[in-house]
Amino acid sequence: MKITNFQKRVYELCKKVPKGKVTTYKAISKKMGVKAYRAVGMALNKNPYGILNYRGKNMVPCHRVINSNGFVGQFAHGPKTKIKLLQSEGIFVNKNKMINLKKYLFDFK
DNA sequence: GCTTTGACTCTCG
DNA sequence: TCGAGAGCCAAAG
Repeated sequence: MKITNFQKRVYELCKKVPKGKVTTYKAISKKMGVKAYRAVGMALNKNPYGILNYRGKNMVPCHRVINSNGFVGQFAHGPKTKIKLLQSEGIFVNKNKMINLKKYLFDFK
């Protein structure tokens, strides 16, 4: 599996997000110095460390990346799966697929 | 190599 | 406050 530089950067940033916290596509792209919000999502969609490898050691916690408005957004294995994972880490997701960004957002620094 | 697509975000009415 | 439209950039076709 070939991984582009762009994807690699996205993955590295994702891995910095601690358990119980989330980040946004916006934050990631901003940190990378571009505005390719959508490209970031794409990179994660094709992510080689997908949900099936989540129990593994070196996975990218892609479920911790959500929309900037607090909505959970999409997920390769369906939003349900994403929500489930988030909740399993102690993040409350209401039925509108929204979370408390203020409380859970992890800010890269 | 040009066109389309997408796990998004911003702006405007 | 809310919906529609435009803009963004990398990957895939």
